[in-house]
Amino acid sequence: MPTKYELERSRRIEQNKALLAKLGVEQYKPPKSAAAVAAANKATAGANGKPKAAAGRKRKAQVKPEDDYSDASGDEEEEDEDDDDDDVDDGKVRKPKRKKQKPAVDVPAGVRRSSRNAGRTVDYNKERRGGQPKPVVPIERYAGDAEEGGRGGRKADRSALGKRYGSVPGVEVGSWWKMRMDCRLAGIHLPLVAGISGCADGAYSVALSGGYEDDVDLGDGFVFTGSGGRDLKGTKDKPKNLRTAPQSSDQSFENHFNRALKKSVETRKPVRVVRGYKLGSPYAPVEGYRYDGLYTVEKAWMEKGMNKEGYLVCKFAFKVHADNMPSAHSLADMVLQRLPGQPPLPYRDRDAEKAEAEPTEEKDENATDEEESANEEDASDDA
DNA sequence: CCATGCGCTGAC
DNA sequence: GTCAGCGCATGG
Repeated sequence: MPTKYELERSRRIEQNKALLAKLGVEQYKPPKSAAAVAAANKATAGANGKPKAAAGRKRKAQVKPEDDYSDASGDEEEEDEDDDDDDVDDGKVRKPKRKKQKPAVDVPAGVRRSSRNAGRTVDYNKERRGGQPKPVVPIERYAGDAEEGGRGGRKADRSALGKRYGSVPGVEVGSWWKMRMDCRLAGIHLPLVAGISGCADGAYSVALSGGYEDDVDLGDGFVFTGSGGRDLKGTKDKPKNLRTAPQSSDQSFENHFNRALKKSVETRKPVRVVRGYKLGSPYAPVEGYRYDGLYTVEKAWMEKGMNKEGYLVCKFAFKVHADNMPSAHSLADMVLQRLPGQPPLPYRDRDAEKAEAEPTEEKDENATDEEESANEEDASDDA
């Protein structure tokens, strides 16, 4: 029998779903299982000759710079940012003016930051089985990793591109990164911990990483909880320095980030959305952080949060942006055309995943060229 | 300067 | 698997 808490949670979820429905957001759910979609993609690849795989780091920018959402607010020019002069020239990006920007690559001696140590080896085959897009941003070592002789692996820093509204030139919807720092360097979502990025004029991006039980994710729209109201300091006698903590007071729109999101409701400017692996939703990536394109913030309000004391939280309803709506295309488009830069929103059918866990045969995905595809390791399965 | 933040890591 | 606690970037 469900506990009282669970009942309340369900009630809120239904409530939020109803709200999203009123905003025109329908649950996005591909009629086929992820495996079927993957298979269809394979077929498509055969038909088209070759799957359009991102060619590693050198791939050309396929997303039109700016104006991807020109209709959004009528005001075309994105002002600020001397824009084009520091245009992304694919491989090389001019150093940001603020040279202090060095990517946090300095790893204290003795501390190794290899994926091996992280205990989370990336299993690309698994990613594909789950219908996940291949990483268009290669997973690289942090410069400073002793084994590679230091700065050899330094990544381009495009974070300067993040303080703008809309898409980031050269970053396709569906791109994903293993860590927040990489997401930052790509210019998609700058904060390394915070879930909201923005300024007084509106929000640039948000990261969905779970953390709020009553958040709802329907794919083409979702309800997002604001930030603040947490006691990050611990107690007096036991001072902490936490990045996250339970709700301990009301949130409010005084909060800088909540305010930014509220402002976005007025401006209608698109907000970049990143889904993290910790998000408990069918649309959450298996691993890392995935850029899911542009959404608009349709509504902002306050309500009691799912915390014992009933502290107020700020809530926001997001709806996928028309120009970037992955599921706006018919399934046929989705699996037969794989529109460049607008892949379908990945959907995890956990039941199918489980069924597929039985390794009947190596479902050799579309053999997308790519260097790291040489991952002969078989799925050791998750934890 | 101070305060904040839906990460990340090594240690169990 | 869980847990504690830190750098860093950002904004005021």
